[in-house]
Amino acid sequence: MSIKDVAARAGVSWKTVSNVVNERPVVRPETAERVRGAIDELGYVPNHVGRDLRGGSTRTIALVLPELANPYFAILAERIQKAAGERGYTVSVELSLGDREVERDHLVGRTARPVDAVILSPMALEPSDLVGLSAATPLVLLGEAVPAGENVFHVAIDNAGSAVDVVRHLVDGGRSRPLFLGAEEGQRSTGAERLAGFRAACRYAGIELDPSLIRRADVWDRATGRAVVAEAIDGGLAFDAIVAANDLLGIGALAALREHGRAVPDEVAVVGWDDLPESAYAVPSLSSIAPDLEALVSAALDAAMGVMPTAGDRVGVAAHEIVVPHRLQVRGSSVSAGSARR
Amino acid sequence: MSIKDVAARAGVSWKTVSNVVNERPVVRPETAERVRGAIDELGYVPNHVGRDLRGGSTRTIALVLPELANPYFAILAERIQKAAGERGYTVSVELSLGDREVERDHLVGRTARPVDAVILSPMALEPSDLVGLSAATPLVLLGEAVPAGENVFHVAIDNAGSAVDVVRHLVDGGRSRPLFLGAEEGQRSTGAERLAGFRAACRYAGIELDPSLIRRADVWDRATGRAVVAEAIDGGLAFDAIVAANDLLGIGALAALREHGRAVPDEVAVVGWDDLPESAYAVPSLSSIAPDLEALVSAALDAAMGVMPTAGDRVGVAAHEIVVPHRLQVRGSSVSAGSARR
DNA sequence: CTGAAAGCGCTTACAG
DNA sequence: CTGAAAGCGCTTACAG
Repeated sequence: MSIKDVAARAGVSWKTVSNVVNERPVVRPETAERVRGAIDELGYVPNHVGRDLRGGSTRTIALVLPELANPYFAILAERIQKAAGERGYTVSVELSLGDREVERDHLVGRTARPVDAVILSPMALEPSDLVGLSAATPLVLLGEAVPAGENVFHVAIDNAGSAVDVVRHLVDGGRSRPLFLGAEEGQRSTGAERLAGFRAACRYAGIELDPSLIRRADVWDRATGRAVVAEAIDGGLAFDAIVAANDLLGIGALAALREHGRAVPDEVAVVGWDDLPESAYAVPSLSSIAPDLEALVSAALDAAMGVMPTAGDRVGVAAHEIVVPHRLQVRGSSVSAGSARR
Repeated sequence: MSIKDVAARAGVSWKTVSNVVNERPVVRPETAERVRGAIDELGYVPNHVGRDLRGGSTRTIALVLPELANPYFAILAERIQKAAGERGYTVSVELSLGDREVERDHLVGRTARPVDAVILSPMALEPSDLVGLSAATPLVLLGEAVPAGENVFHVAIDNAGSAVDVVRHLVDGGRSRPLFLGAEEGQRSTGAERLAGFRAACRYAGIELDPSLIRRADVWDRATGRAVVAEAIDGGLAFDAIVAANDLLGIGALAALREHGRAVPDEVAVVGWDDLPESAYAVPSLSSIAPDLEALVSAALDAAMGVMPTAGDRVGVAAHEIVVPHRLQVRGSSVSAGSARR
């Protein structure tokens, strides 16, 4: 079942079928109609492999994510795939599983099948992998800031700024000893930026940060959040709030606090990032920084498809930095039921 | 950068490069070594599009799922992708978003790019879509049973049997008015099979089932679970247990019970299916039927790759039915803290 | 507006 | 063991 069968059926050359399929306005309407009829009758679907091999646009975008077990990535994948589909694009979801080599291969387009663009959420990349990077095909980095070059974009919320919002909310609620859960080394990783905003806001608020209040988390999942907080409590550390670098860590923190008899939010407030659906069902429900996913998805796709994003973009020296809005979704984990506070 | 560049570099014909890449044992070891050297130096990655077009194996499997927002599917996708990668296969994750047409296209291979096999978790398929189905390429149906034909496989847990396990557990705990949440019409859908097992076990236990205890859920998510249970409570319905057709519904049920002041598990026990990671963090933690995901993944891949699954398979009249083990993970939502009952 | 030719990168027979 | 040819389905120039 190929373009030739359709051509034979419609009584035209296969080139004409190609023109109809690609909606090129060079075919006489009645001919086009006849061709479309033949396509329907035969149930013909154009074989993209032919196009792909020929070169030119594949209408496919690779989406490279560390994992899908974190619902944030799963939901992101679903929304990007849906939005891309509406624009006539196919998304190929690739899992890096935190393998630097895999991420690097996608970064430089060393892959077995061609794509028009790559949207990559880095996890294991080293800064050196990004130095002097300039892509033949659009490359959109999510989450990690990058001193990027030609054709390289960066789409994310203002991580440091959102951390400031979290600290302000906690300070407004009377908290004075916040623990940061999910600290990361490095300059530009998500964890490092959230921590930097946290530190700055604490300093502004006159909070002195005991180094033991800054805790790393090897993996940003529920079990690690629970273990790190349990360890902090068992170690006798005093704190009245937890700023968790993502909601999964925050949900783990809630479990540890519950198991150790610490009342949330009365004794300890908890706030996370991502605003996962399950966070609204946590007990107590988890306050969280909610990225504007719709804006994030459309900015990433605009950049990937070569449409310069207009609203809210900030073009840096060499890189295209797109900052997506966020808001703090306040829930029961950071505000007492009786309180009427924002 | 193509096979020809590598051939030139290594001083052999490109056919020889192809033989090395495909590990055909017809190349002299020293020649192969030289070719591999050239491949590394040039950073050559074989272009799969050439292979795909040529016909023969693509080493790619399409995984068609309704969505990724349900963590069960997200985790399944991740595990299938990981396991397939270890076997040298690529997985292409496609979202049907509950669109019958999309599911049907994949069912009959009417897609833009060829794959070696399709693993499909149906959501919107009608029974008539499956009648007389026989696939040119292996087709693995997950979740829905199917009266299938040549090259069509079915991999799932024993849905009815697992529902019996749930009811037995509840009856052992002294429950006598269980509500079923997530009832479905039809003969062979997941919801229908779980409901059938539920009904049978209740009858065996001498429990009379008021029809109002059988509740539908249009979508199997948290919000719907919450809404349906809230409605049941508001309607004055009496029940002492909820059998939720999946964990998301169960988590929604827990929220509704909490909001209505019903103690879990003392007044109402709750059990779900899927054993999501978040279920262990629910409050109280949610009891659930845990499918053996490792067995499910490897059975699905075996079938997709044309390896006849051996362990635990049951070959039906025309169809290949593979039944995967499950177990009931008992947690706080169905057993009082003090109780030592299984 | 339509037709005939060339070529994308690869693999599969077929010769040597 | 290695080489030269054909062809997978499509699109891109190039003629008519």
